[in-house]
Formats: sequence, structure tokens, C-alpha cells
Amino acid sequence: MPDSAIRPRKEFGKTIAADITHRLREEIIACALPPGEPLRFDVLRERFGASFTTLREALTALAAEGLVDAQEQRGFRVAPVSRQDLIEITDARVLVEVELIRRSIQRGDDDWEIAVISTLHRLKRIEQRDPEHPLRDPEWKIAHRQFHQALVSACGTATLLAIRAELFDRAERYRHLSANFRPRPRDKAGEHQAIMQAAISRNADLAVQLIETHIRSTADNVATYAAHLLDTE
Amino acid sequence: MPDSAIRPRKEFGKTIAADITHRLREEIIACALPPGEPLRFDVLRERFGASFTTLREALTALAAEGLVDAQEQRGFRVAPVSRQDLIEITDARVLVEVELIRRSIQRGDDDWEIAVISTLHRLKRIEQRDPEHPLRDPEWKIAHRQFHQALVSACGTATLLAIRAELFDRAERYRHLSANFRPRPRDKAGEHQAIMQAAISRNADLAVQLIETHIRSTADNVATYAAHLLDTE
DNA sequence: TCAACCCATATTTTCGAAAATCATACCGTT
DNA sequence: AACGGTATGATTTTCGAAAATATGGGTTGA
Repeated sequence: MPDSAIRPRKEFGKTIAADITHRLREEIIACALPPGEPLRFDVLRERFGASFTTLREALTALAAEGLVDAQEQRGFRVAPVSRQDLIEITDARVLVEVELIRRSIQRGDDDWEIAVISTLHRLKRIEQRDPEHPLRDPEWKIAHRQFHQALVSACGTATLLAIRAELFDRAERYRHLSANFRPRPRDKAGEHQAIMQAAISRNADLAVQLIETHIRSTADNVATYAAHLLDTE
Repeated sequence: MPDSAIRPRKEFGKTIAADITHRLREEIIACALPPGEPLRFDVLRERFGASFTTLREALTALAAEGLVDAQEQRGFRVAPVSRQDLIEITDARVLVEVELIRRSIQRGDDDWEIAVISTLHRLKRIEQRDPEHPLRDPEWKIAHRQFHQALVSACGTATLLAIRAELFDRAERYRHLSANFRPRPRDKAGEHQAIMQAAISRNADLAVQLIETHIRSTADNVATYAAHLLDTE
């Protein structure tokens, strides 16, 4: 079946709807679709080559994830940003991530340690190779995400992991929001290294403290350098 | 415009999709649609009088909430239940609810106290009036939900409240699952009273401890009396 | 001048037919 | 009998037209 010739665009997921959900999510997180932007069906239809209903399904899913704002009978728009929302996401992330790190440190086996070490290694390699602004490098983004994912991967609870993933996405959108205005990234490499060491040495209290600082200082940075985007809404 | 004559069914939400999402959610939580049940479009179409795409949108939303399981290209089914899932939901609820109770106790004003007291009062009235099995009484269900909602309503973070609401729904489904097999409800009235008093007297540590016990003992009850439904899956 | 109303247009929302995909039973071959 | 492939029916998934609803502008009347 030469289906790739007939329908070339179905990279992620088996259905078109799942595929578009994925692509839209990426664009919203990257702020290629800026916060508050109206999502009109005519435009999306042309952009993604899908029908009304398929797009509607994707937007509904993203609305449940908090990346899209559904206004009944008045369409959809990219979820707006606000200082309050950033604070709430940050607090929620700390609450969940701290719990998951503790569980992972308690339950993690050899494979977990290897995953943590190797994902950090890859992250550092990318940072060395290309000292540019990390958030503009798609590879860095993926590696960064995978390192943090690895840290909590041994927690043993899919429910909290799913919640964590949602919050991570929403937070990453804010990081992108400020990426264009942040003068130079702070020393994340050192922080990641310290977190890895605390985790591998099973020092849960230290790891938790480092993670909380990591999350909160990132959010503070965003709040500082994207201030002009957060208050005028 | 006599729209009620033309389209009588749009009780919750402005759009049909939102309405059906709501109705389906209720039925799944109440186990009127049992766990694992395939959700075929033909059947749903007749049951809810909506078209394929509208139903699809509703199911997609519920899948994001964890009440429906979407199997790509193979349709939807009511999310299955399992002992592990119950444990995870319970742990997640404790984590979130404890945080929200603390915040509410710290921030709650007079209106919050009034809401807590009055929702508990209504709950007790319903329990006195009708000593039957509470979970079979829709009024009790609503009052119970509203009491717990009131307790955390002053927390000041919509993000965590939304997560809490999702987890509450998923847990309530498990309560319904065991309701038909539980011989007699334990003394919830006393527990609720104690929680209310701890909250109003701003004794956060006690309130947190009571809530955790409340949530966990309910889950234990479910695990005991619905054991035959949790292991054979 | 201003508000209220109605109309025209833009946009969303819903529908059922049509296409794509999956599941099953059947058949032929080994 | 076991296996692999294929046709068939059942089901999901997608599409674009049509209905429903919102938006904006212009007119009227006070």
C-alpha cells in the first residue's frame, strides 16, 4: 500500500486528529502561535489541510490540556498568558515534581540511573557543541525535556506523570515566551549536574530542594524578562 | 425564538458537544456505562441523538480527563478500572487535596467559612432525612461534592483546582463501583464534621490529617468491596 | 446625540454521506 | 490439520455542505 503517496502527513499518531493535535501543541508551546491568538477554522484549515471537524477535535483535546481556550459559540484561541497563571503552574509543578522525584529516588533501579546519566550527558554535549541560546535549539529542547523526564520516570504512577507532562508543556510555553528577551541563559548546566548527582546518590532531600530552586528560578526569570507580555492582558 | 421547541436538549453548556460531554461524564462516573464498555458510535448516536463528529468531540474531551480510553483507529471505550489505577488516583488526590486544604485554611475569609458550614449542614440534613445508602441518592452526591469543593474553594489556584476536580471525578467512579456491594456506609457524617471543625478553627495540620485519612479509608473500602471487579481485568 | 433594533456578513457548529481502516471468516495450499 | 493470504462486513474516521449562531454596520426613533 503506497499510502505515503496518497496521504503524506501523518507523522505522529495514527489518526489525522491525533497528528494535528500534536502539531498544534508544538506550535503553541513554541509560541509560533502566540498567546491569545484567535484560532479560526478557515486559517487552520488551510494551514493544516484538515476539515472543520477534525480540527475541532484537536482543539478540544488541547483545551482540556490548558493550551487552548474554548469560548463556546465563539471559537477557540490560544490560551492567554498571565503572571497569575505562571505562578499557579509553577506552584503546581513544584508540588508534583517534588513528589515524583522522591518516588523515583526511592524506587529507581539501575536502568533509571543509566537513563538519568545518559540523558544529562546528551544535554551537556549539545550545550557544549552549540553555546547559543538553548531554547532556540530544538535538539536542546528535546534533550532537556528527556533529562527531566528521566529523573521522574521511576516514580511508578502514570496518573501523576500525565499531570506532570501537562504542566511541563504549559511551563515550557512560558519559557519560550521569554526566550527572545532573556539576555543570556543562566548556568543551567551546573544545576542539572547537581540534580543528577543528588538523585543518583539517593539524597532525596537535596534533590528535591535543587529541583524546587531550579523550577522557581526559571519561572522568576520568565516573569522578569517577559514582564511586558504578562501584565498587558 | 422558541428554540426550546426546536431543540429541547441543551441543558449544560451552549453547544451540543459540551452538553453531551457533560451527560456522558455523568453516566461514566455513575457506572451507568460500566468500565471497559465499548463506546460504539451507532449506539451513542441513537442514545444521545447526535452525529458522529459531535460525539467524537465529546469522547476526545473525556479521554483527556481520563474517563474514556481512546484506542486509535479502534474506537473508544469507558476507561477500565484496576487496583493500581485506584491507588494512583488516591495518592494523587491526597497530594493535591492536602495542598489545597492548607491554602484554603490560610487564605479563607468569612465567606469561605460560611460556605464550608452551610454545605456541611445541607449534607447532614440529607443524611438525616434519608438514611439509605448515600451514593444512590443523587442529592447526597451533589451535597457531598459541594462540601468537599467548599473546603478547598479558597485556595486561590484555578490550575490545581481543575486537577483536583478531575481526580475527584475519577475517584467517584470507583466509589460508585463498590456502592452496590458495600454493606453499609461507614460513619462519614462524623468525619465530615471533624474536618469542618478543624478547617474553621484553622488547624491546618489536623485538617490535613483528617482529609488524608478520609480519602484513604474510602479508597480502602472500595478496594475491599469491589475487589472482584478490580482484579479480573 | 444616543440607544435600540434589524439586517447582512462572517464564523462557528452540526450533520450524514463517503472514505479509510480494522476484524473476521473463508478459501486454497502445504 | 495448520497456515497464510484474501475477500467481506462492521466500525471508525474524515470530509465539505448546510444549519445555527455571533458580529458589525447602518438605520430609525426618541
